[in-house]
Amino acid sequence: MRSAALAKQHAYASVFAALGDPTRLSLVAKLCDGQSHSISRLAEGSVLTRQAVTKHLRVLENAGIVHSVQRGRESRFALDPGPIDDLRAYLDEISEQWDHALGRLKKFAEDQ
Amino acid sequence: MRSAALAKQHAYASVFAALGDPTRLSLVAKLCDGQSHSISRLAEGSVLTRQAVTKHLRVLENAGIVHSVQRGRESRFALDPGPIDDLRAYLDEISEQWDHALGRLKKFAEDQ
DNA sequence: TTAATATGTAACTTGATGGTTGCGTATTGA
DNA sequence: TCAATACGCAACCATCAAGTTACATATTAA
Repeated sequence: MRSAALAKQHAYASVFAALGDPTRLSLVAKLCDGQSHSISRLAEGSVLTRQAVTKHLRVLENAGIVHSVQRGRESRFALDPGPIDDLRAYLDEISEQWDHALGRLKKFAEDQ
Repeated sequence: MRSAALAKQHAYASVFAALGDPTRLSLVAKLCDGQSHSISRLAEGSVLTRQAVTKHLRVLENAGIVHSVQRGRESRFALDPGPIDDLRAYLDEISEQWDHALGRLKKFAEDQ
């Protein structure tokens, strides 16, 4: 495989990994309202401590899925849709390859 | 949040997590040809040992992304596109929510 | 000014992950 | 029959991830 494709896979893998946790998925769901929310706001109602939620937010931030802005004493997080759109495109690519492969296999079988 | 939605999030999270590793992503890419491949075949050319590759395949299998069939002395793995299609739908849902939220925010701003 | 709020930082525990080596077993092909 | 191939299983190790508690700091509001 080309090294560009390898690098892409690493990038995608980190985004997948960031989404691979129920807590973080629910954080993403909460941030889907397009607004920015403080950590306390995002942690309220959770079983976890504020610090644990903060760690999850940092994971999402490192993957580029969210970003934070300081606002007074609170730091507000908001969604960055870019990486998620990239994932959608990547999964579409996989599905496409799969469909084409199945098509070829079907045609091959018919030709026998 | 409803408990059904919670269960969905756990299921999606495990699939995301399974894809959250470069080695496993490249395994998925190899299996996109619609064929089934033996472990040795999938491990050849890899830096990792066969046993390590096997572990990754089991992770993918537990997430429902691949399945294995015994064939003589080899066990062949093939892709199961279902979970990946589910992820696509889930990401589409997120993007849709995001777009709608932005639309509402824009309208709200214009109304001021 | 002072109490309450919001957050950051650090140390620590626990358990999962990713990898290895070593060895045993089944299957295949010459 | 016998060597080569393909695999499974178990033990082991190192590292990372997820969570906690404890405490320090900055901001706000009364």
